[in-house]
Amino acid sequence: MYIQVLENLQRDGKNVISSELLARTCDVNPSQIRKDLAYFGEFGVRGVGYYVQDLITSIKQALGVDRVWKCALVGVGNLGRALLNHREFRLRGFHIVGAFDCDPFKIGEVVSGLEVVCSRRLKERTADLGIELGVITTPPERAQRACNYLVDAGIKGILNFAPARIEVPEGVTVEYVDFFHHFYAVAFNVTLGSQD
Amino acid sequence: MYIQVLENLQRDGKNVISSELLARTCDVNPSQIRKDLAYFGEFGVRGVGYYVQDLITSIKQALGVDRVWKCALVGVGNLGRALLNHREFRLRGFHIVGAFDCDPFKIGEVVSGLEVVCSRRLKERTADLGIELGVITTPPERAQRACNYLVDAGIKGILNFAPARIEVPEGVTVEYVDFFHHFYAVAFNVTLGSQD
DNA sequence: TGGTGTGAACTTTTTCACAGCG
DNA sequence: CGCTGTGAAAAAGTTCACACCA
Repeated sequence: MYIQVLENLQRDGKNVISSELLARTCDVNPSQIRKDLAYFGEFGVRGVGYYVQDLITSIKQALGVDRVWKCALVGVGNLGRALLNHREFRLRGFHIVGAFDCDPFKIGEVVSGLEVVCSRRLKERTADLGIELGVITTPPERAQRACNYLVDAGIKGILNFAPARIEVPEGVTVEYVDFFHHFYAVAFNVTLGSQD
Repeated sequence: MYIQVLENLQRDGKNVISSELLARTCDVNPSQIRKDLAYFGEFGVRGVGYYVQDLITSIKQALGVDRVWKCALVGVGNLGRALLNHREFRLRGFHIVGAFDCDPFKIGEVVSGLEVVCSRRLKERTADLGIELGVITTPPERAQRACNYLVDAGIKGILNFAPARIEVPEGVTVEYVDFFHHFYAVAFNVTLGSQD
């Protein structure tokens, strides 16, 4: 969230920002911001605030997103295609360098400049392509299998867009992405709000 | 998350589930599950567990997602089009019934069976279409304007896919959707993991 | 002077442990 | 008997208040 807000501030020509102002736009308490940022280092200047450009750099460095991460996408369905065509990925440093699917009708097809390869061949292609992260966009019932291919290939970070939980060995991190959670949350809040 | 897991259990033919087992798949503590569910009512049966179908129904009712929610989408760019074509929305009870944009070249175009209408006309179309939720898919610099149109139309729930914070009056809820947050999180965890 | 960094106080969330009930 | 629902205890997260420093 901070990266997002700071990049927008930068676009607006702001060079310095205080925790007070940052707090206002992020809708949190100023102390929260100071604690969060101080966790990774002393990024601010007393009596002045935070230099926007420096802070962006510092946060990205702290998170490890100050470089390119190469990703493999497994599951070339509707969602998979949408992600493959989403140019924002490159901008944010996440390069999708391989597309995999187990459907023989899709293998060989070229999507967004990438040839779809059989999922079983993920392991042999991982080192070549320099893949570090996996993106699962299969239907829910095939998510675990996709996950297994990724784990087997030695990949340590997985983004699961499939609406199913997956099991991974220790040392592998999974992030679940499902924007319907947000739809449920809004629906719930609106329902609550209209009651009183 | 519970709805997601329970629907998958149902597909697999499971009729009853204990907090213990549910906890295992959700990767949380069993007490957590019991507390969460008990918050909305007594859904379980002592000595037995939770009936899967009943629990799905109960949770959906508690969240207010046991009905159709009609949505307006503002910003027919790449992401907007992808969402308009995403059939999963109907399945989950979120019907996009109006598409709006301020670009004169897009107005009148038909996307996924919906005619793109000028954003300024949002208010006059809201009642007709029965719109209750707004989905913002504009570029970040136009998110606030889109938001203002929605608020002005009396909409109380907004999903903001634009990478920018927006201001709303009290009584209006906003959920921010940005899956790059998840990419950052995975990158961070993988970076951490490779250090020790 | 003004805004950060931070220990201490406070609040919220999570887990434990077991009573209660089908 | 077995698993839920729930107070009490423990842990985690947030806010306050002010020392400290450009």
